[in-house]
Amino acid sequence: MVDSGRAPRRGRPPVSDEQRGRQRLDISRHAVRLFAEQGVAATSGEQIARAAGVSERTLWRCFPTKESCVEPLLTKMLDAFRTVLHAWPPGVGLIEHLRTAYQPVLDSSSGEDVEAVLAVVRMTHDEPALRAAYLVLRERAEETFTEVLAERMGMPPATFEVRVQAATMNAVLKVAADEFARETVGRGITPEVLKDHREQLAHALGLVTRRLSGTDVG
Amino acid sequence: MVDSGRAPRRGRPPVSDEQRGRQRLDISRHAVRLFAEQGVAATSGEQIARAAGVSERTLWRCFPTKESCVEPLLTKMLDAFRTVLHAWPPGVGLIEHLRTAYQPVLDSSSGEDVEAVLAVVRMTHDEPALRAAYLVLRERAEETFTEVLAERMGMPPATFEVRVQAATMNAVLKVAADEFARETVGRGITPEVLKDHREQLAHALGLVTRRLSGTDVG
DNA sequence: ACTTTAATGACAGTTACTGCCAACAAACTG
DNA sequence: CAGTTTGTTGGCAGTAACTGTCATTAAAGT
Repeated sequence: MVDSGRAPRRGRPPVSDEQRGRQRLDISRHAVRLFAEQGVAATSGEQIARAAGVSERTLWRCFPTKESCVEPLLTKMLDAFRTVLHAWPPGVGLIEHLRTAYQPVLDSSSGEDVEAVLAVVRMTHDEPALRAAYLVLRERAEETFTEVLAERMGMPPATFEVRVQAATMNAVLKVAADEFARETVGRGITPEVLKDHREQLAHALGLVTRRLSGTDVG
Repeated sequence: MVDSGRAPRRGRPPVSDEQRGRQRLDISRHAVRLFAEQGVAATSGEQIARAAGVSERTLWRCFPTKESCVEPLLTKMLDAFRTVLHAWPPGVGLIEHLRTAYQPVLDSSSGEDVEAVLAVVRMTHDEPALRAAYLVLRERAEETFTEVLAERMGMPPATFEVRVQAATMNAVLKVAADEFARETVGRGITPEVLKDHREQLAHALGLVTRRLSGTDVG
C-alpha cells in the first residue's frame, strides 16, 4: 500500500539494523566487563565509551542510561528461551518440549557471553540501578511470550488470561535464571548444573501452568 | 543478649519510624501529584522539595532517586494485599479467602490516595524510569509473599518452590493491578469494577496456583 | 546554662545525560 | 571528477540529579 522503495533514495543510507545491533552488542560487552571489574557506580560513561572506541556522545545515543548498556547481552540470553518457545510444536506439552529442546547455553552464543550474562544477573542483587534495568528488560521480553501464548490459546494477545500466563511464565523464568546464576558461581557451567537447570525450569513451569499441557491446548 | 536500652541515652533521640514514614508519605503525595500534573521528566527534585516544604537536601536523604518518591504511596496499596495474605487462616483455600477478605480500596486508605496510586500505575506505561521504580518496588513486596508462603508450605523461605509460587503470585497481582488501573481510568472506582477486580484476581490465582488450595496445604 | 546526639539546610562539586552544530561518510547525479 | 543530499559521529556547552561537607538548629539529659 505504501510506496516503499519507490522514492529513488538519495544520500547516505541509514545503517542496517544488524550493524546497529553489532555496535550495541560490542559496547554492551565492554560495559559489562567494566561493571564486573569495578562495579557499576565506579564505571563512568566516558570509560565505557573509551573502552568501546566510540565517543561518549554516541554511547548516549545508543543507550539512554549506562545501566541499560547490559541490555543487548541479556537479550541474547532471553532470546534462547524465545527461540525454543517459538519452536514449540502444536500438540505437544510445553514442559516436555522444554525438556527436549531447551539448551540455554548452546543456542545463545559463545561461552564468554554466557559467563558475562550470569555475572550481570549476580550483580543485580547488589546494584539497585542494575536490578531496575534488569527487571524492565525481562518485562519487555514478556511481550513475546504473550504473542506466542495468545496464538497457542487461540485468544487475542491482550486478553487477561493470556497476560496472566505470560507473566507467570516470565516470573518462573526469572527465579530459575536467578537460581542458575547462583549455582554456577564458583564452578563454571557444567553439563550437570545445566541439566539441573532445565529440569528445575520444567518442573516449576509444570507447577504453575495448568492450561498449557499438550492435552489442554488445541 | 545485647544490653539494649541500658545506656542512659544522651542527646536528642532519633525520630521514630512512624514519623519518618509520615514524612516520606507526605513527600510522596506531593511528588505523585506533580508527576501526574506535569509528567515525571518535567518535575524537578527542587520542585518536589518545595511543594513538600523541605529542603532539597532532605528530599535526597529520604529518597535515592526522584522516581522512588512514589514508593510510600504504592507500598500502601501493596500492604492491602499483604494484610489479607497475613490474615489467611489455615485450612481455607487462598482463593476463597481472597474472595471474602480482599477489599483493596477500603483497607488501604483514603480515596484520594487510591486514585493517586492508580494514576501512578497508569503513568508507568509511558515513563520508563517510573516503570523501573515500580517493578523494583513490586519485587521487594515479593519477599513478604515468600515468607507467608514458606510458612504455609512448611518449607524454608529460600526454597525454590516457595520462590516460584511467590513470584507467580506477584506476577498475577501485577497484571490484575494493571487491568484494574486501566478499567478505572474514566469513571471512578465503582463497587462494580471493584468486585470485578477481586473476582478477576481470584480467578487468575486459581489458574496458576495448584498447591495453594485448602486441601493441598496442611 | 551546658553537653550530647540527631536532624536539617545551605553550598559546592560531580556526573549522567541532552541540544546543538560542525565535520565527516556514503550514497547518487551531472 | 566535483556537487548534492542524507545520515552518522564527535565535540562542547548546558542542565539537573544527586553527593559530601559543614554550620546551624532541635530535642533530649545533667
